[in-house]
Amino acid sequence: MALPYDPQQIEPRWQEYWAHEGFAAVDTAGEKDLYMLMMFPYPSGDLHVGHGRNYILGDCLFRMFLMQGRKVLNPMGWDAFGLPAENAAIKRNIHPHEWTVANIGRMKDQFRRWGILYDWDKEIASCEPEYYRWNQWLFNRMLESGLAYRGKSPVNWCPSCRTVLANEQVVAGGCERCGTPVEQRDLEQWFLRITAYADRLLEGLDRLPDWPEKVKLMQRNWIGRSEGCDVRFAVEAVAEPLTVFTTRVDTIYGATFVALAPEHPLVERFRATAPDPDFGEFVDTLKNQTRLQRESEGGDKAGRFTGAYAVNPFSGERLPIWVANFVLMEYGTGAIMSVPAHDERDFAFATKYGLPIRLVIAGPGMGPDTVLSEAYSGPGAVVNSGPFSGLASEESKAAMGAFAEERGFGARKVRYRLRDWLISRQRYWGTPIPVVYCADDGLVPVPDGQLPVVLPTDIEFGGSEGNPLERSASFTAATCPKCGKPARRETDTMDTFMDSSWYYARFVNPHIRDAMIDRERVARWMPVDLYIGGVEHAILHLMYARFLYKVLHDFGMVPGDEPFTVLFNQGMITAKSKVSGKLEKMSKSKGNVIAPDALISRYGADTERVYTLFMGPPEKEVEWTDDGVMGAHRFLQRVWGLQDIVAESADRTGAAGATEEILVATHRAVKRVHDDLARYHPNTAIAAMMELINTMAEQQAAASGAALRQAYETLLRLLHPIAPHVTEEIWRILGHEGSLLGAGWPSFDAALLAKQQVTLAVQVNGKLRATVAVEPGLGAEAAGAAAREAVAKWLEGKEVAKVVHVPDRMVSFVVKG
RNA sequence: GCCGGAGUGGCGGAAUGGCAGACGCGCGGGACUCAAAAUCCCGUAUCCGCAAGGGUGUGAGGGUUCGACUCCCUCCUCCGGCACCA
Repeated sequence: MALPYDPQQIEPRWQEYWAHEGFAAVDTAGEKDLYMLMMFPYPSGDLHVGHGRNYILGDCLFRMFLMQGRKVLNPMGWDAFGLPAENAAIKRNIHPHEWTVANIGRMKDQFRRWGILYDWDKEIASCEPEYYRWNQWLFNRMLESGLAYRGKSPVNWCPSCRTVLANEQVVAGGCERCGTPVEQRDLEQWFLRITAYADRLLEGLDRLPDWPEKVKLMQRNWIGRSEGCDVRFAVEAVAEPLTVFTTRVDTIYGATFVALAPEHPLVERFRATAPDPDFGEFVDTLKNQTRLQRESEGGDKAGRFTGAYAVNPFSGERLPIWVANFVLMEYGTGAIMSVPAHDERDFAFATKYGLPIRLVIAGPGMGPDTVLSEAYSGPGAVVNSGPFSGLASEESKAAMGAFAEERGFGARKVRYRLRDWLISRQRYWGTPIPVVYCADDGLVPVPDGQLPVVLPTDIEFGGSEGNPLERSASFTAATCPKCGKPARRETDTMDTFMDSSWYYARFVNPHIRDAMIDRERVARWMPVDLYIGGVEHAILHLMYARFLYKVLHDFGMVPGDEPFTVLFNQGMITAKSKVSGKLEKMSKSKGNVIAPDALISRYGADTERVYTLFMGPPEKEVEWTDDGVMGAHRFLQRVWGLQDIVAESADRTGAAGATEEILVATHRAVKRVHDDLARYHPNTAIAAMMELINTMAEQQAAASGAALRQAYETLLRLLHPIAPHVTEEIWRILGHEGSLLGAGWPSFDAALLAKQQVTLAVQVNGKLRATVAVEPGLGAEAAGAAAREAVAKWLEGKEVAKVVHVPDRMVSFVVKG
């Protein structure tokens, strides 16, 4: 009898062995084979079973690749800058660096206990100067090429995190991190010109067939390209014209007013002359609203007449100019032409304020005089539009655009929803922006030779408001690199998404000191072949990374211009929230965190791995249940127990039928596990292995010892990527030397599987009436005959009109009468 | 509101247009045991039937097809994204 299955005793030993033998180490000086990567985590400290899903899936695939003899780069590092460290510093008076390093230690230990292998020689942490100096170096290059700039504009300010945020980091009007409603502030800040890459970011998506459609769609929507036309309207009594952006020039004869965003510069001209006494107050109220407040008004339209008129350049018509709450300064020109008949918002506004509604596009069943009860925004025939009447709306768009260009009062124009990436942060724990301000020379970049600009350590956290860097005399006091006089150092740090936008290229040769990346090696090892991470990064991280990779490409530093060939998004693991009672993502505040420690000490890491991979397809969201863990553990117990069966049967010749059945079941399992893992479905791969052990259990008394042993050893190899510790242990007990990682990946005999008997389904008029077991590869006639016999009673006295035969699958009779 | 994705036993989930419910959990019954746990065996969509067998069944309704969980149309529900983007 084998000893009882005792994961506590087995697992630490193998973890030590793998680390010692260096299975994950790969020399990138050699040729590339495969580069796989998990999104590097923020070192928050404790990992729960939900985090485990990502890493366990990655490790499963990694081990399979290793067994297949592939040379795989599979590194791990830390997205180590960010607010939690700084908040911990404020709260508990620990330096962020110390806090971060301690957390990294805990997380590495957790990875080890999960049995997860990485090439730790390539570990990087973005908070170390050796790493972030290259953020600064890249920033200098972008500054030189005009891709980084300092600009003043209304920006999102989170009063709780006390910093500005990029657009991508504002979710439903609140801060992505803490949910606090963001305020708009006019500040001078650092931006990266991602909008210059908008079209290339869109076009690149078409070359990523192995990314989830969902992610590509989200990015397309975020970039929000729209083709339209800028049209200039003359304004009565004002010298300069007013430019509006529209995607529907074809409706311009239907414009009955013009609307301005409250922030539009022209609005101030009319403050004194507008007819409504509360005009100024109205404008000020709108300007002071947070984005959230404006959105919370739920689409209610409000506006005021400015008292001024604009002239429609097409018709010469005078149109009243209004200020309206639904016009956004951030998009287009901050001014629109309003066509109530063909735009829902304009219709609502016109109805509320009694402005005219004029039909200019006649949709199906409409004529020039149709009275609308709601806006019609579809295509149709152009009517009431002077010389353009009679055209189709699409033709008219082109014709009117060309006309405006000829006459010089308009131009066709492409606009984007995407804004430039605001990278300034008024926080300590990030990469210092390498710039100084000199009284004589103004803004001066810190020369490459003086990098890195290192974060000071003489910092007092907590207490007073604002960025602690501003209070560090040693940091702010700088020397102007141009004139040598005293200067003030920039205290803003970079958005941490900067760090994660290029780390994958650094991993190829992470410790070089004289360059950001090793161009020669990166040319061979990039792009990442398989990138695994959560869908929450669909826009933020993945769009910034694509952007910076294109920039690196333009600088001649990397080979292609897309960094990740295959993207795999794993779903969340949820559990019942103690607060809401609903299924939610695990988090401390919801009291639904399952820590792996107790689980591992009770059942072992292999059990957690099996359960995590068995719960469902990894891209789907799944609920964690304790009963399911038991099932996984029972499976491993059964695998362990098969040792006895194999030992007892060692010398038995066995019955031919049972032996054949074991053999076929083994090959079938190999094929299924192989196919299922290749499509990232370990759940069905595990099911296939369960079927194999069920067959082994059924045939254990009758099959030959050799076949049982062969089946068992094959199973161990198939199972190793999923449950590495227990399989290594049994492999040794069976008398093998070394590791399963070097034991090869099993192959299957396709010919053997192909010659097995098949079961034909036999249908009569589409209903299943019988099944027949036949030899594979049977022709239509022979299969038809066998099937006819099986369903004779259903065919009796009827005329067979048609027979459909799908080889090795089914025969279908269509009968009459 | 717009754009995606998903609805299959008591539960998690399987099924290149070809035997719906693999595999697991749970449950019921049995074996072992003084007993329990563990383990093992049998059963488990639903309705009629002692059974053999048959009817029904993949959110609802229609359609294409010899044949639909799978493809098309309409609708419902849930989840996710965007949300006055002109």
